[in-house]
Amino acid sequence: MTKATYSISELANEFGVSNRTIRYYEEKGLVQPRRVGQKRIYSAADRVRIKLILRGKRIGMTLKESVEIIDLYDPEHNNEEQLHSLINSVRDKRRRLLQQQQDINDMLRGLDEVESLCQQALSSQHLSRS
DNA sequence: TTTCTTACA
DNA sequence: TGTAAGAA
Repeated sequence: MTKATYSISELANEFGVSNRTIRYYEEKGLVQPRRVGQKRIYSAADRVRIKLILRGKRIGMTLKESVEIIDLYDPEHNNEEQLHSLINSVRDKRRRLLQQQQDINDMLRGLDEVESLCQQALSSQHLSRS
């Protein structure tokens, strides 16, 4: 049931971004949809790339960082040497993401603390008022 | 109607 | 990124 191709508007609507944004990503070389005349025709693979780009953006990655991750997916490199460096890249990226995850959890705990203190403050105010 | 390019805010 | 203009 997965569609084979998409128009720029279909993808823009699906991901909640403008057509302009998708064309911009192409300008940056993040996607290369095939053309039929001037019309851009996006493949399922293009759709996935855009999805990953947007996901990266959501967690604060720059377009460049997203490209790095996306490039890890396609086996463009095949000799043993490149595969080794690819593995290292993957591991390195994993470390950074885990670090981010750690930092996010820590910040979340901090927020819990602040909220808790606020709740306590409100409670005592209500008590002294009544 | 939809998409394209280009250019400017 | 949004938006506008003119073309296809």
